[in-house]
Amino acid sequence: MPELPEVETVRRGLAPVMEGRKITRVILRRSDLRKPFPKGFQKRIEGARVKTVARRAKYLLLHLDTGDVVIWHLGMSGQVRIYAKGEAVPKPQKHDHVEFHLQHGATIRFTDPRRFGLMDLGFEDTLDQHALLKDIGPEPLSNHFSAPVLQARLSGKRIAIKQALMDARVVAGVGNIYASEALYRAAISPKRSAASIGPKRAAALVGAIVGVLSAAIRAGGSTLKDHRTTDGELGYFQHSFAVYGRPGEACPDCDCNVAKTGGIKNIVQGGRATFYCPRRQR
DNA sequence: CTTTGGGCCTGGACGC
DNA sequence: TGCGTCCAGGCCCAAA
Repeated sequence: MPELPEVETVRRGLAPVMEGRKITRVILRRSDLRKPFPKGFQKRIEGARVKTVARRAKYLLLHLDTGDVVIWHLGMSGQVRIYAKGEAVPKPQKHDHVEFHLQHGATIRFTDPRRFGLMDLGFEDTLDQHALLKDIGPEPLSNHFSAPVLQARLSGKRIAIKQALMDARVVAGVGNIYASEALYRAAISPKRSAASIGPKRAAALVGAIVGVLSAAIRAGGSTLKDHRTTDGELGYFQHSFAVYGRPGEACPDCDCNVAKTGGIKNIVQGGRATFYCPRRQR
């Protein structure tokens, strides 16, 4: 699934169920996802208590009272489902790979058809140095993210701004959908070079990124193929997309003649689809 | 150093 | 109905 709002939606579902509870049992139905589970994975987790469920970029972080941290990525197609105590847990299907059984009876199930997700272990006191996390840029919804910070991270980059926004070293958690949406909100062309973003555009972009991510979180994320909340509910922010997946349509702020202009354009950048309005975005 | 392209997987949509 | 092709929210790594 998953860009930042979808992962945050899952985090918010997991936190009240997992925090303060012991993990009584871990079931792995295969030995790897995108990469193998680390050695001793189950053993290091079982019996530990979850202190907090946090998030960094698109990674969920289960902080355990042993000092270990479960680093959990949902990949492209990962879904998390919570079954409350007493609720029937359906028989495992083909792509149900992991289960966490919790003290007091809840079950957390991870389903990931494409297996681009992963689970790893890190240590709380050196978590920032972990290979998966050490190069990740500022969290967009934290106070470490600002126009000067963004502009500095874009300076000297020869790539297009759209591709720069999807580089986790520039800003954490922005993927293909929200990169297009944020650029639309900021009225910046996705083709513009990253280095040409000055103070004014950087400020607009920061506002746009924060705005679109916050709105998406409030809506429970976006559901294209398979994102669900941990209750199995659909997120509905996809209905608020201005440009993503709407080629040929009029953008929300356009008063132009779509029959003439062709409306929202769909181009490919770095092998990924980009949607934008050439008249509104410069 | 930065940037590009291929690869990892499965499933669904589409054209014939 | 079946088959082939293309595409999909992410990320790593080798190569240029």
